[in-house]
Amino acid sequence: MSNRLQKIADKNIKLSDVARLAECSTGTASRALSRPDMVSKEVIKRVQEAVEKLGYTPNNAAKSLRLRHTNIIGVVIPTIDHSIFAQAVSALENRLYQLGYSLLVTTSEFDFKRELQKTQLLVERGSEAVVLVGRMHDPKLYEFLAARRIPYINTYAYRPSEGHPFIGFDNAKATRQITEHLLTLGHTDIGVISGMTKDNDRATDRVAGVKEAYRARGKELPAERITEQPLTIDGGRDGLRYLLSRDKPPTAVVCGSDILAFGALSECTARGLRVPEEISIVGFDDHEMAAHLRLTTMQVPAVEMGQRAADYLVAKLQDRPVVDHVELEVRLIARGTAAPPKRKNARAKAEKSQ
Amino acid sequence: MSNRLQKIADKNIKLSDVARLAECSTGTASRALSRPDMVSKEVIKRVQEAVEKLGYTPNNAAKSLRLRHTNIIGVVIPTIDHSIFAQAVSALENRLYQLGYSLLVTTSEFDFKRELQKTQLLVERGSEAVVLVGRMHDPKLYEFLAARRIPYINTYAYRPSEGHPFIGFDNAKATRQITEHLLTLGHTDIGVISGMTKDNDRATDRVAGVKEAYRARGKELPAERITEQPLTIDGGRDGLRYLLSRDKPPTAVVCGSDILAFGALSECTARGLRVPEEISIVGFDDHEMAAHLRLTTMQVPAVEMGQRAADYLVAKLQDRPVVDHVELEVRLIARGTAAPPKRKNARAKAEKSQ
DNA sequence: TTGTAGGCGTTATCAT
DNA sequence: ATGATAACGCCTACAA
Repeated sequence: MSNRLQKIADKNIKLSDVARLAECSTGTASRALSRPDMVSKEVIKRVQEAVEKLGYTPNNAAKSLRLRHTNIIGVVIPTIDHSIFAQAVSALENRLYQLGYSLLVTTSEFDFKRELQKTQLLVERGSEAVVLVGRMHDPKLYEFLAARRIPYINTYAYRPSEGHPFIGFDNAKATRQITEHLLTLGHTDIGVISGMTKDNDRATDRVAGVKEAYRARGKELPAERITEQPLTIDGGRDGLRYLLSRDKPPTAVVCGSDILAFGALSECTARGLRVPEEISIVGFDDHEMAAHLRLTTMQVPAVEMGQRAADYLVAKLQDRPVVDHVELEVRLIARGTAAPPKRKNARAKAEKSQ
Repeated sequence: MSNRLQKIADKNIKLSDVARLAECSTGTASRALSRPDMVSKEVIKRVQEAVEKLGYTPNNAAKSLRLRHTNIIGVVIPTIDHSIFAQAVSALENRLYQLGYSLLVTTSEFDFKRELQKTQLLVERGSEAVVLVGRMHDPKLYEFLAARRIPYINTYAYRPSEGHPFIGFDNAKATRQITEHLLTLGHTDIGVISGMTKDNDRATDRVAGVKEAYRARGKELPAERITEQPLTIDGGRDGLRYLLSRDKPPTAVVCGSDILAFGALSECTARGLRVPEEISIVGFDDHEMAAHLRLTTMQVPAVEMGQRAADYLVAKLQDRPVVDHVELEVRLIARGTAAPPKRKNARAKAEKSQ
């Protein structure tokens, strides 16, 4: 490497360095890279060689400033830990990459205030558009995005009447469907292990769905048949313990997520309660493990949501027409953990192990 | 809102707009926001009000261009789908947020070429530093980072002799330890269900660790006792099926990840093979489910790795002193799926179900 | 086809 | 304490 080259290489290489080495103007070097059709083959070659030699990487800040866009999109999820979010984010990132965008990821920890802050930060850091989870957010969040005309999309929920763009599914409808499945099997005493509903419309809606199914049959779901737990296996276990400790333990349990259902299943095993003979358990998500534990559950279209969210926002950024309300299908996957009730056994066992 | 205000608000608000409304110069407005100590209380107040009124968000591209840093750090992981990576990324993001940085996330799909491309893209999009998974990468990747003096850190591996910065653990040492545990229990015929080793040094090293443990006892692990499978539950099932179909089926199986172990366990259940009485199964990761399936496994310090990676890179970016080689502890968590062998039964069953 | 020059929005330097 | 001004690196009219 020549001395002169060395000297250049020691600093941060910019386009003018490339141009100097390629013996052309900066403007030409720029065109050689972004619009080769406007430049002679010879010069293009020289520029490419110079880029190679110097290890030039364009300065995105300068480019963004000039072009007024960053090719960055942000996503705010409650937590990355849940495999269901991870799947969606993964699909989102993959599609964005294909479309020429990069993904800034941040978490809200199921906290509206934090979600607002993190979204603002994402925008400050260059996000041109944002993917949100759920339908409820701090009103200031919507204001913030509207004031800056920043495209956004709500996922994991579907409530077009609220006037926001949605790509997702109706959580209440989904649990209503799964509850109806249990009611049809003959269950009358159903319990609910929900995730914490604070700042979490998905959890809230899922509980509401169970209540709706009850009401549709002219009944009411007793409040003491609902328990809120952290979204962990232990949360599921604790939830089931709680439900079984009530006066009238349920013969079937709707869980707000598969993780909770795994915990509930685990507690059944520990107690020697046979599933589904003595108690039915259903989940939500269709987690990878669900199939192997024969868990009856709702399949959530995580991958499709991620992909479509990417498509939507990029189309929006490019002023292409867009469908603001996309309801995706959730599917009840009936496996082996839900069956008609055998009340007596279930209750007897529950009382015994009390 | 006044007409004039409206007019300003219709465009993208910049600092000069704020300054105009606050009746001061752009420079003063800038200082009012970033170094309030240099500005009079009055002006600060006027500027803050103007910011509020106009909904001003700083243009990060301009700021980055001027300040020559972006406050963005990138991470390239093989896939987000694995909960173990998700945990680390989560911890990484949280710590980076505390330190004032945002996180660009991308995936390599266990492919060196793609890892190189994605890393380059991350840098183009403004990453000042990058977190990598594993110790082996395309040589060009190291060249690329070195040429631009971009700080990076290898995680999920530890091999200081290779001259790169590491925050992680020695995968070979870890499986060597877990294999010794099995050997000490009395097993002599051990099988391995590994993840695909192509472009994956963690998987490669984990297999190597089992071999080392064998050699330390003057034995050799037969090649046909090793099977590579995709990192899924089905991969684990297939792996176990394969191992049990060999001439001399193993009495214990080392799995390259908990997911594979779950699959192996599932296959045992399906065959009526009792664990650990008839066959021992051990995993790697300490996945949330592992405790509930009583899986003996290696605990990986995912959260600590994520946090320390953040600390390391930020310190490096700020020219603070830094420790380049941090070996984190992995811990053997002995639960219920590993016990002394009862050869005859295991082999008989295996042959029968053939 | 190529070169020149202005400006994207911000901050830091240098005056005042 | 404040204002004017230059510069960060790039792209794109405009001119040649």
